[in-house]
Amino acid sequence: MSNSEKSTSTPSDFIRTIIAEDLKANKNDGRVHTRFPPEPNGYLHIGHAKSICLNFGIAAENKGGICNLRFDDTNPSKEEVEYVESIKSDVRWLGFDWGDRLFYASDYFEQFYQYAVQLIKKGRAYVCSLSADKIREYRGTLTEPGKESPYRIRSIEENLDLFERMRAGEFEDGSHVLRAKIDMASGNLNMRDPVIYRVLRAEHHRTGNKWCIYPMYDFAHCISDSIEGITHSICTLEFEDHRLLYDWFLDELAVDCHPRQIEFARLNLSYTVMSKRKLLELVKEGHVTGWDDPRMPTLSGMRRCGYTPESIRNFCERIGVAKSNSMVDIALLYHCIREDLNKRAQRVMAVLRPLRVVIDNYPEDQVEELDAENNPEDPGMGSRKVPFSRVLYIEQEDFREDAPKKFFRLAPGREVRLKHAYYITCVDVIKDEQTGEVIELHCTYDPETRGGWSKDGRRVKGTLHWVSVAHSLEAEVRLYDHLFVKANPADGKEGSDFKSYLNPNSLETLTSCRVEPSLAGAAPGSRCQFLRHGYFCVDSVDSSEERLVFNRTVSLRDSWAKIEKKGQT
RNA sequence: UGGGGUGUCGUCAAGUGGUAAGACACAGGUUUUUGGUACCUGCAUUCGGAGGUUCGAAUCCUCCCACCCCAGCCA
Repeated sequence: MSNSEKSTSTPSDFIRTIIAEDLKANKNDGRVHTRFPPEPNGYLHIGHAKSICLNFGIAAENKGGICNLRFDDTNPSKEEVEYVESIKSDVRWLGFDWGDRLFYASDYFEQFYQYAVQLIKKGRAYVCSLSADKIREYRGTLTEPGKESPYRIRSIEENLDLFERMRAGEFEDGSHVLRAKIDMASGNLNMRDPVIYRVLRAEHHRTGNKWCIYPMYDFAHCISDSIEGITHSICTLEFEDHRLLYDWFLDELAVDCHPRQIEFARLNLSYTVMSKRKLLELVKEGHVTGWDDPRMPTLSGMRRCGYTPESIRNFCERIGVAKSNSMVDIALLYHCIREDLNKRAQRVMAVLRPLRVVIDNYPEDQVEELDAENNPEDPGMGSRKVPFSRVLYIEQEDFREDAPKKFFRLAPGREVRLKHAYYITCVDVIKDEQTGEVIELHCTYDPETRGGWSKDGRRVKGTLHWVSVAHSLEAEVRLYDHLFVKANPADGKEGSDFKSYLNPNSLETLTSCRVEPSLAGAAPGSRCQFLRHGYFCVDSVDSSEERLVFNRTVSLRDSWAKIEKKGQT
């Protein structure tokens, strides 16, 4: 393999290293089997994408490797079918395929029950009738050991009987729980007789009211992994001290597959939040329009914003996988989507804040169809025709009455190029008598520069985009910015709410934009580059034939803005 | 004197005893009909700190410091 190939292909990280070593040591009969196990209690976000890319990626990189999609649906009070459907479509959209391996922890409820009975019979689990408060009290603290429950000494027969009656629905919610009998003095709180079953009357989105007892995560997860023959159970850092319990259950139970749990650091992205709780709060309180608001870090939001699955996968690959808590700069995400769209997005001209320009020496009724390349990065994308006429719109910010030397755009007496069209020179400025606002420019064009080339070799520094007033289409354009003004909104001052850092300007809606006519009937979700502005996509919810609505995915890099900013300070 | 983890450039992150990869960001420059793209250059004498072992230490040892996670009948 050459160096260049090495740097672009298969990623390497501590998890892949572990798996390669296991393979080398001939563990698991050479199998590599992972799983992505979301709880269907919310929408997937880019943090999940990291996990999806890791689990499905590892499977794909290894010969015969497979990855399951498993819904961890053991808590019916928080889970809904709406979420399972969105999760399935998001994973598919990201570009991954679980084949026929779609599973639900709820499919194993009967098996979990039988394993629990097995534990009771071994004397390793008991029915505890302490209240939730008492259980907490008996658990001890981080620095003091806990106390044993008085119910810990119940006989196996009594436990078996009680547990069966729990399942039969003889007891109230919260009256009894099944607990593993481990060690109330363990320094690891997870080992202080953890609850493994609770009585809970709630309708489950798949099993309905068949059950009134539900297993807890620690009990259900390791068994689910084992049942599915998972070899490497990859999860996030906060489960590190659950690993002891994970292993304890599988060691105590008669199972023939004991997966290895490996933990990695979850993704944090600057200027946004990643916790489901916080995202739900933003949705519920109306700070965003929904889970698919283009400002949300959810996959549905990013999709609506115009992100490509490729760019997100590439991002996930670039951030790497490690164990240190970190905060990735959102600039890397922006780089990934620009890099992708630069190669594939068609260029079009759109004037966001129009300023009328009359070309005095251009014939009144004349219209020319000028050639415009669709993408300078890819000649294969061909070209299109753009109508040019006497009255045009250019961008307001492309004209300045008193322009500094470094301002390469239009100003009184200055000449610029109109992209794909002609050189024009500004000869007059019309202002509103009341406000003094510039409302129209008069220019002359040089007929010898058709297409934007001058025969005499004279050069202009600036090239502007434009549209023909008579031919352009009206459009609404939504400019999005960071949802938060603080890089880490969760890291506020004592007592401050993350929402106090919400960016009041995260959305700017422009309603009188004018776009070139080739955009008529643009398909919802389709992407393009508005020349000199950025990458945009047709909003999949609000855009229609009658009303074009575009979302800005990401702006172009803007070195002029930097120069200007520098000049101000 | 609870347990489990992590500390390498502004941000991620390689590195596993042989003399600090790469990416993003940032700063300069070249090309340019997008102030875009592409390309070039610069950007850690140093790896949380202090000792020690060694010809040689980010990598091994000792001590210290900082930060993260855990006391749901959530996952």
